[in-house]
Amino acid sequence: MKNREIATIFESLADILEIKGENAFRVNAYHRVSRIIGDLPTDVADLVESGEITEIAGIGAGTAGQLAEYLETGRITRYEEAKKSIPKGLIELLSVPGLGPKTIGLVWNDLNVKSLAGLKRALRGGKILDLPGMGKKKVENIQKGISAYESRSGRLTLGAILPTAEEIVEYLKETTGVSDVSLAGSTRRYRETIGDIDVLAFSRKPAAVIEAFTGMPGVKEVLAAGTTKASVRVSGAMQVDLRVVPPDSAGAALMYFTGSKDHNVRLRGLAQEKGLKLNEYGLFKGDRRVAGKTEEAVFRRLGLPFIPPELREDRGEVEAALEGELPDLVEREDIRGDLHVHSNWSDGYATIEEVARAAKAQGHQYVSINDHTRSLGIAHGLSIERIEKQLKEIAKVNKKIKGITVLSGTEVDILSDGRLDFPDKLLARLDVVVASVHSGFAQSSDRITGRIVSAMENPHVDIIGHPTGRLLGTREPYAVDLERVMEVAAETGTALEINAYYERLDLNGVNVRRAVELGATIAIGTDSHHIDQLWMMDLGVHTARRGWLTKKSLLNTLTKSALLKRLGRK
DNA sequence: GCCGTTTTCGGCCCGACTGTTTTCAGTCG
Repeated sequence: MKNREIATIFESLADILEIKGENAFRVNAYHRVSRIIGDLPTDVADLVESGEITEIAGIGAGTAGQLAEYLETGRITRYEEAKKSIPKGLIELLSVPGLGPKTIGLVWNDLNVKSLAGLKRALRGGKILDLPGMGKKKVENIQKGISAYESRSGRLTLGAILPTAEEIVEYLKETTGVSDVSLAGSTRRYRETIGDIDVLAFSRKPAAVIEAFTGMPGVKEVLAAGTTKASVRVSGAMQVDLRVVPPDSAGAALMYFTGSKDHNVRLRGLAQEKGLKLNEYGLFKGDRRVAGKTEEAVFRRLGLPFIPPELREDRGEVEAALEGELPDLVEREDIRGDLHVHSNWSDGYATIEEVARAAKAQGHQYVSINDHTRSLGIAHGLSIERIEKQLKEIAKVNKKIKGITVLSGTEVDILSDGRLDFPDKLLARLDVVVASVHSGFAQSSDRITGRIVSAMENPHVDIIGHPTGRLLGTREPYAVDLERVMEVAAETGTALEINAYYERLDLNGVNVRRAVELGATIAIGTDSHHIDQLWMMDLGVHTARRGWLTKKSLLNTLTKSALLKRLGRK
């Protein structure tokens, strides 16, 4: 599947055209094309071949032609020509905070700057000060931007920053004159990675809030501070943006600040069609505000039901809302158990009894123990003898602790030749069999897909664990043909996992949605190795919601007896 | 470049902050 590589090409093309000062709307159109193709769960080649590609809003005849050219020849003439017209090193400069296409174009044309190194030389030489519109402060800002760019860690995982984000919210709530504080941006949409933390405060005394915010403990640098918004950098190079609006505008501001940007553009377009104007202060007809206090009111006035934040990615949610076809999303309260937890019998830290008590505290009715199997020596994988002992221990814990059931399970290794690490006879006796790939990551797509498919064809395998194997920011997915896996999952009645561990979130939302479209069922497991990780069920549920998941497609919403019946039926 | 029960041409979301400007351009989200 070439979706990612094609998306990258259109992104570069947009960047090049932007630096060259092309029409901003055309640049935007290319950015949009890049995002759409990067998000596609299906192979773009199939859509081009069938001609369906132009049915997607934002992709027209021009793009379709370029896609066809790429699939046929491996190149896009428009891109090749654009690439030749500009030094390669300039594109990187767009990632320097504070440096935009206009400035880059200026230093390129007037000072012959061709790269980051060239820009640094120009800064040292002082020549840059002679450029029009360039002053001492601007030069300083560019220098700061370069340092920030060179030291930045990129996007961080949602699970890693949520605790910090929630601390900041709690801190600001204590400020006098603040009626409420909310997280916004990609954090509120529960994107798996976060570029910066967006915080929204409601107050009629913004100055006091800005002051409290910029003076917060942990603030390393104040990037900007105005009368209603401010940006700071906290430890770990993480940027936090605060916006303060009056309580009357809370709903409109939440919408504006939650995004996504593309979703907002759609809503504003919709407002425009109705002769209205939408901004962060409200929905306006002329100078009169017709909605703004709550998100529900703004949506209603636009003729829409409430769209949950997880759906606000411009992936068809506005259209679905207009048609009255938004899904009834699964909620945390619908979850009755965790279907993938490790104990200290393999590489976890808690005893089975501790897991049971902690899972009960999470409100679960059942929790499944899925330790590793013998071939995974590094994780103390269980031998057949040890899992026999573990089954006895689980029975003992179930007798001892009331109000929760510990299900017996395993995370059985899918060996590099496709066999499973435990014999069928043993698997048949376990309640919840998760099968996962932990080796042979570099295998060809055919081989690795074949392994997973043969695991799904085993009647005792209930769930495929972390189906793509990706680790956010550190490991790319293996070359699995997900579409095929989803189809076989549907055929065989094998569930696909949302591994809710914060560095995995695998499947992600886009893939969950596609899997369910193809008829597959989903199971959420936290893959906890410590009882302090069981909370990540929240991340799993929000990921499910990002995948438009309803209650009926999720195993974890079944009662214990319904679950066991369902798993036994395969 | 995309799009159209107001349009196949002429639109395309909107505002805050900063710095270099005497009224605005660039950047960002």
